[in-house]
Parts: sequence; structure tokens; C-alpha cells
Amino acid sequence: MKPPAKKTPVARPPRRDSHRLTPHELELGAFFVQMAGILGVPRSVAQIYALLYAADAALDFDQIQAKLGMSKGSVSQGLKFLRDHEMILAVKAKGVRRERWEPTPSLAASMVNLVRRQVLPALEQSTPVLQRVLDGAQTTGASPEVLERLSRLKRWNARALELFPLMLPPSPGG
Amino acid sequence: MKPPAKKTPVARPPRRDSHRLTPHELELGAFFVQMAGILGVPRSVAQIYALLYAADAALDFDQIQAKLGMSKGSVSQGLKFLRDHEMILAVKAKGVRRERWEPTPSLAASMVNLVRRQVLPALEQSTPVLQRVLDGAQTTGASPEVLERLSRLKRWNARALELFPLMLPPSPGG
DNA sequence: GCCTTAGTTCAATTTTTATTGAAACATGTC
DNA sequence: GACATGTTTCAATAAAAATTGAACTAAGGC
Repeated sequence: MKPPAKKTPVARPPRRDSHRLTPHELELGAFFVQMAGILGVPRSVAQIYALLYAADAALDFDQIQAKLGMSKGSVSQGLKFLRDHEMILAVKAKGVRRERWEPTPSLAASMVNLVRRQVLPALEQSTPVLQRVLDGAQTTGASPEVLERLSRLKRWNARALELFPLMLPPSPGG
Repeated sequence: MKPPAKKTPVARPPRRDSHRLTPHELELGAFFVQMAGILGVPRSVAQIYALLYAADAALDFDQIQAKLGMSKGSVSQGLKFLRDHEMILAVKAKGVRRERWEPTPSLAASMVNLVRRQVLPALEQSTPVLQRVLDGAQTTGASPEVLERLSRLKRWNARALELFPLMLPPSPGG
């Protein structure tokens, strides 16, 4: 688990300079980074999102890279992640090759999506696993307590699996 | 973010031998490890919990260490974590110094607790942050779109903060 | 069809997080 | 209250994950 956070349990100072950012951009960035941490999303992705979130207009690749002082690779991967999770949208202007990016209207939907994508596959795979484990326990004569525990877990999994998809209608991309 | 998982997207083979475990124990272990991963809980903790979950009787420190083949340090820290999160209970027998451990009755409650402890502090800290960011944006004349985004985020945060504690009554330990 | 610009890929590297194990600390027992 | 046993601590180490950057690919514009 993470080191016990002796000081500043949150929002440690930026690793490198990002003196191109205003104080609010920095603060909002730290906030998104923290939330992202809980969801297992890397810092760089959260920073990009925060930047777009607080931006008056859509920003392009180079602007993002310059403002955050991060590598092309990170910007590219970060934008890919955000695109894949439908958290940002491309704004296309005619006669301009370069794409510009802005956040999708609903942050809430984005977050639910994110969680769903992590959890659903796990739940799906687990159904047969839990069945096998339960069968095995029965066969090898496990105690009633253990059998009870395992069946509850299985019922739980089944219920979660049926409830979870209701959290949001399936996205176009899968 | 995690490496793109070319193969076995889940339940990779155990790093070291744990040939003291039955196939079901192994499989249940892998399941808990995966779920724990989503919640940001380390593998070793999940393994300990799985072991206790599938055990017919409460197990002591040395049994856990032997079965999982992990260091004393990890067992100690893992048990501490599980204790702190009220996921296991000590079973005391008179005249026996060694403590034995079993899972608490409700895994569901344990998991909700776990999430709450991660999320609540973040939400609490964020209220003033978001207020400051919003104020700043207003002062520096941000566009109506940005102001709208930020206010929505703030309302969201406030609502989450008031709803979240209802998920479960406060635990005795805080 | 070539050339320039925009963006991607991925092996190497850095950073963060988890685990180990030996020394220190507790706590019952005689 | 000294001893043995059981547990914790924490600096060192190993493992996992994120980031970089240089080589590569795609996509217009001319």
C-alpha cells in the first residue's frame, strides 16, 4: 500500500516545474489527480483532463504539452485514454489539421463509465470461478460456515452483475 | 496505467510457490486479488483475506505465513490493514497467547468501508479547493462555459459529500 | 507523389509502491 | 523480573507502473 503519508497527505508539490499554469489550474489539477488516484488513473491523464476542464477554449496537442511540460508520449497516451473513455471530444475546424480537445459535457457519466470498465469484466469472469470454488468446497467437505460464506459471495456477485449494467446505458463503443 | 495486459489479463500465475494451497484456495485468492486491485489494496492483503475466507477455522499468524509463503512483515502489515478496516476479527481462546483470525461476517460492509475511507477525506478536502478555484475563475474573467463547469463540479462535490456518509453508519473506530 | 507536420509506439528509464527480514518491542508465563 | 514467544517496525530491496523521447507512421497540402 502507499507509504503512510507522513506529511501533506494530499496534493504534494508538483514533481517538476509547471509554472505555465495559473494557481487555479494547479489547484484543480491537484484535485483531479487525487480523484484519479482513487480510480487508478495516472497523474498525467488527470492533469490533462483538469487542464481542458479549466480551459476557456479547446486546446491542441502542443498547447497541452507546453502547459503541462510533459512528453509527447504522455500527452498522446493521455489523450488516447481520455478519448477511449469518452471523456474528451475533438473540436474540428475546417482548414486546420491539428485537432483541439475539450471535455465531454458530463463528467459524472465519464466517471461511471470508468468504474464500469474496471469492474464489469472482473465480475463477469468471476461467476464461473466462484461456482468452481463452491463446488470444490462442497466436494472436499468444507464446514457449513465456509459453504455459507462462499454461496453468499456467489449470490452477491450474481446480483452485482445484474445491477451494474443499469448504472448507465451501454456506450456506443462497447 | 497498468501495462496493457497482453496475455492473461487477470490472475497471473503466483510469483512464488504457494503449493501449500489447494486449487480452490488459489482460485479464490486470485479472485480477491483482482477485486482488491480495483480498490487499490495490495496483493498480499487480498491473499490473506482470501485464505481466512476459505478457512474452516480461524488461523494464526504462523499458519498464514506458512500457507502463503510470505514474510512476517507482510503478514503483520496485512493483518493490521484488515483489522483497521474491520475486515477480520480476533478469536481468543483462554490460555492461548497466539491470536487467531477469521473474516468479519459482512464482506459487503467491509468493502463499503474501504471505499468510504478512500473517498470521504478526498471529498472533504475538496470543498474549499473548488470554492477557491471557482472564485479565482470568476475574478480572472473566465468564460461562462468554464464557470458553469466549475459550479457544477462544486455542486456535485457537495451532494456527494452529503450522500456518501449515508452509505453506512459511521464505524466505531472513526 | 513528395514533403511537412501531427501524432503514435514502445524500449529504456524513472518513480512509486509493495515486500522482505533482521532488529526492536511487547506481552504473557513461570 | 527474567525468559520465551509472538508481533511490529522500518531500512533495504524487489516489483510494478508511469513517463520519456527518439524512431516511426499517417495524413494533408501542394
